[in-house]
Amino acid sequence: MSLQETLSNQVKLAVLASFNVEIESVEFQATRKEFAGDITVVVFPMLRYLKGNPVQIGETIGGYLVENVDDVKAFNVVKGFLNIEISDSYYLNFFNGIKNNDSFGFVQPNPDEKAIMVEYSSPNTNKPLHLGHIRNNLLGYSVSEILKASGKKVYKTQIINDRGIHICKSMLAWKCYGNNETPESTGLKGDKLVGNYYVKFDQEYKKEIESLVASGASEEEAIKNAPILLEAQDMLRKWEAGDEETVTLWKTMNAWVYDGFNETYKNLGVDFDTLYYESNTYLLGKEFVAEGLKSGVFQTEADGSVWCDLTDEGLDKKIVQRADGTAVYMTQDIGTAIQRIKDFPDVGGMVYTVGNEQDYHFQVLFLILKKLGFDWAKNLYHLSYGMVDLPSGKMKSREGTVVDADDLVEEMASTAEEISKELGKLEGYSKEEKKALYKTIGIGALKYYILKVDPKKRILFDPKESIDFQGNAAPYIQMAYARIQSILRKASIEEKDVTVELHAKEKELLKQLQLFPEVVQNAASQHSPALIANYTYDLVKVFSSFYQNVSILGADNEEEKMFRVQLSKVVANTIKNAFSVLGIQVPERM
RNA sequence: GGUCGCGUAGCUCAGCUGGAUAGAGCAUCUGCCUUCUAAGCAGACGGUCACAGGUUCGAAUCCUGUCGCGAUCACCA
Repeated sequence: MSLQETLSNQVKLAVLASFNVEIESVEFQATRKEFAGDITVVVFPMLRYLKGNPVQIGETIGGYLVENVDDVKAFNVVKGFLNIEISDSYYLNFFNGIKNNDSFGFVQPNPDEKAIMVEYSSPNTNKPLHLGHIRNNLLGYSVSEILKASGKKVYKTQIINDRGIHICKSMLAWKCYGNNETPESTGLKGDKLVGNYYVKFDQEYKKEIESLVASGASEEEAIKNAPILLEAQDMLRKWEAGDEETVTLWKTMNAWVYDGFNETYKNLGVDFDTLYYESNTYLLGKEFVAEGLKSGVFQTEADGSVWCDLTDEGLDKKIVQRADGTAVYMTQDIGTAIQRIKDFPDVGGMVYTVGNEQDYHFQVLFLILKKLGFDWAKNLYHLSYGMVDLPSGKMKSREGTVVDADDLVEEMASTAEEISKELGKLEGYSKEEKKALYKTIGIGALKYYILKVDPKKRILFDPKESIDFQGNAAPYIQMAYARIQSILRKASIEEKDVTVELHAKEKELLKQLQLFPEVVQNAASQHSPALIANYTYDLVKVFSSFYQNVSILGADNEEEKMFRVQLSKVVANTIKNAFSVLGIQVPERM
């Protein structure tokens, strides 16, 4: 039984014994640091059940607890707050229980429980990944890892949007202006090469619109009838008809893009267990559209288009299949979801990591899947996150106003290198070791910067203002880890239990450590890496203060020294575990 | 216009399942490297928690309204 449960029961008994009243629950909070005590019982809520002066009630309960609970050492009452002091032995017991547990805070997956599939990234294959994708990737990866750590089995996946008019645009531009360029011939990353032609298409398209308007066409007509656009649309039709030349070009260019993406994913340190391609799944949903028509979930309009009426649920009518019988986005997503459950029957729910601009889409998708009668539909979650905007506004690939993912990762590493060289603490490291370290620090800073913000909030990224390497930032936390490793290299660790009188900073650390398992569970249920990031920062802040104010290796006696070394080791391990679910590495030195 | 989200220190963010005097970092200022790594520590400065009502013993937190910002309301994805 946890301390809080014990206290809760004892407080209830105290109230029963002293006031002859049964209360249902007891409210606790951490004691504010300006008061003596470790945990605080809030007396006010009890006033609903028993009349009296909150201070006197607190005194009575406090007295009872000191009498009846071994770990309660003392108490004081301030207004309606009963502050309880807990004995050192309680904290030492806790510590001895976890100090050899390398996976402290994590829960092993329960084989009887259903797995969760997390979708993230899901890029279009016509342009390179940018900062917006980075947020998506980091969130999706981290939430997957957090869910795993909380005891769930997880499959990571994406849906690759590899077909459609946007793909044809870059294909066409390459065909017309590409001179058979390849990643090999140009030395460009495949996704960059293809992205260039996507931009090229847009430039040519705009030129054509201009000249059409100059020769008297209305702008609306020009936008619709520009020859290059018509040609792209023609290409899409050819692709759908299976035209060999078009399909070959499509395969070639997509393969270039995948090579490029894989390099970026590797750099970001994200991965997937299984992949879905839109080109494979876009026809799938239609089967279920037919089924939904039979069961009355969908209705056909006069022109043959199929709709789902959601007005009873307070939403609009939503199209699920075009008049010409082709699939829309919604059709495809219905099919993909069903396909995934078929492929992985142990999956009982899914998480979709997609920007908040698609809130409505997912609200509708989930509702439709429920109406179609899938019981897993109640376990679908849209991990909706805010956009990453620049001071100039939205990032637009076609207009070149994007922060490229690869460039940013590289810049972060070189910033880390600059700072590191200034500090000059890496004598003895080889070139390769240094390079790896710069990357660990640089990309760590980037990941932390993005993940520490509540997912649903939008991020304004100013390229002129550099990402923090100080304060509430990954390098600060990584440095604490490196410092501890340095101590561990110097000290011999004995695993035996010790009994010491706790220093205030040590007790603070133990209290903070105690919170970790609960933080992991909360982060999982709230799908929020930010909770892990902020917890880790708080832990490190306490550790840094301990480190600077209390000598570890220079402790007064061997027992204390050993305890402090052990404690530091547990802190380091907790940092490592917390950062691992954020996808951030920790360095031995820095 | 309908719907959804956001609004906390100069800036970036915590706190939001109601509880004590609203917390961090950056920036600015003051101390601290002959002691375990100064990407650090100790401290100062900085707030009408957008605004107005309401519920409550108690509201940054819950409810209603107003304002501001953003998203969305396609036979695009």
